[in-house]
Amino acid sequence: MAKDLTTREKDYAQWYQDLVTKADLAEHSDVRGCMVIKPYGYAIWENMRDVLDRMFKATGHVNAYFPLFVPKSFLEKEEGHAEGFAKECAVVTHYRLKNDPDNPGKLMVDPESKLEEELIVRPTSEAIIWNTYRGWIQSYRDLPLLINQWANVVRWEMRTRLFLRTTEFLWQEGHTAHSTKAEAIEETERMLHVYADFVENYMGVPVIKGIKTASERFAGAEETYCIEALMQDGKALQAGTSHFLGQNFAKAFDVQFANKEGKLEYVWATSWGVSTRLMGALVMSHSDDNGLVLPPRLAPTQVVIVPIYRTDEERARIAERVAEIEKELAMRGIRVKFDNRDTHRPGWKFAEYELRGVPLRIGIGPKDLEANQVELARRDTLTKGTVSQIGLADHIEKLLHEIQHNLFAQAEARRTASSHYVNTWDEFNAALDKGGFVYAHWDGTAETEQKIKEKTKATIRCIPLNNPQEAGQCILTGNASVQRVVFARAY
RNA sequence: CGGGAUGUAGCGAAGUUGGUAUCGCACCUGCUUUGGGAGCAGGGGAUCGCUGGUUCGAGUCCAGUCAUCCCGACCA
Repeated sequence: MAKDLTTREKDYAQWYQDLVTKADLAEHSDVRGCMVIKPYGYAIWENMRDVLDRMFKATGHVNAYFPLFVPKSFLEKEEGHAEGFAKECAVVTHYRLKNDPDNPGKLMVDPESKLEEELIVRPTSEAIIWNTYRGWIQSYRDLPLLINQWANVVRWEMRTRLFLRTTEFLWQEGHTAHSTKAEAIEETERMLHVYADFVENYMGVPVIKGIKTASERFAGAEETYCIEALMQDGKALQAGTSHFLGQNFAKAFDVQFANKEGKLEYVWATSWGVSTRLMGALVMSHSDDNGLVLPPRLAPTQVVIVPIYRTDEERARIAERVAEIEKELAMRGIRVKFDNRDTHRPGWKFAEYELRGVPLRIGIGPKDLEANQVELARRDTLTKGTVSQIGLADHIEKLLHEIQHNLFAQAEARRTASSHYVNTWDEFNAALDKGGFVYAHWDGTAETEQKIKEKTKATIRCIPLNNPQEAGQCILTGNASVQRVVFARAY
């Protein structure tokens, strides 16, 4: 076990906190509920962002940037939207400070600088964007409008946790406008599949694709699609959402277009987003009591090379050989780092890179130079052995693929083992206590959903897409049901 | 916002009936080390969250205040 790292078994929440800070991903700032994302954590986020950005562009989207501030009157235009976010908004009321005459050296808000209309720090950007779109859309020829924004948003949450829920967080939000309902729904679903593709194939985290129940829906949406992942402690995490907004925002902001017949119609909308919360999902899906375990496709460093030497002469000889290995790996696009620092000993470096989740580690010393071999250690399985320097780059390339697949396979196996199909209330409670996804019948009413939540703290994570239809009885009321839905306790 | 707890060096902690602050990690210097978080020796670093009060004297007692964490309700 890594030094000073709480084990998962002892205290999963503490393990997560320890890991995020000790692996140097992020730390609490001195600002309430806000974190500092440190360079190593930010490097992982940058990799995520870059991959997603390519995927968005490959599906026809372009990036733009909208204001941080939303005038209050914009936010209140879409009623459901306003209600949903009103309780967690940071509000700017003044624009100036001045020296406090009663407290030398202190500043105070200048009461004369009160804003005529308050500005809301965006909790999400539908309002400001749809207000802008009114000026951009006149004709069916202006559609579809496929725009994404990388931004920070603020939601004044009561309680925060690094990456999973912070007052300010980074995300992307796509906001698209379409001429037909069918096309907007198609877009909503397309982006859900993009998210699922990313989370499964890059992060190595299996997800359930589904739709939210009415009570879990995004404020202002007609339908919310989501991907749901399962963490190692058996709790679910919503990893991304894609919303079909209908004509709600077009009507609220009066965005109409002339169709081919010259008649005015309201525009159809979607919005979709993933956030730095994905960092939390990444950590909680694969990591162990020795530290972080990163999937090769997102790891800032995929292979680290640690030299082992006694003399300067040995160190120089190793560096010479390592330069060749580095070159061969770099030619294959593998992100490699040679840690030739003389300020830390090899054992220290081994532990450090393990904690940081670097997928592969090469150890190379005098006896390896002699035998034309290296020591190769895998982070995911914690196994190591000696391999020949001949064909090393090929071997490593294959291993990185294997590790990527292995992480997904392990996560999927865990999820399968933690997926329970139950038919009675007792079975339902027993399954929830074991943790995981619980597939159970529900009578389809919000009242029942609410009662189950109050009794068990479990929520309906989603109704899976292409959900098998099957007659059954609601676990709480016994009323007729046509399908199972996915329950879980969630983050 | 309700319930509970905690603020002492960069981090984690100790500090007795009130007497001017201690330990571990980290940091700096030197030597020996280097194939799983090195050893020894020496060294630097704290107006004890903040404000006020009691006292000859406050980390310690009292009052106020701010902040953070945990458990709830809310949530990407």
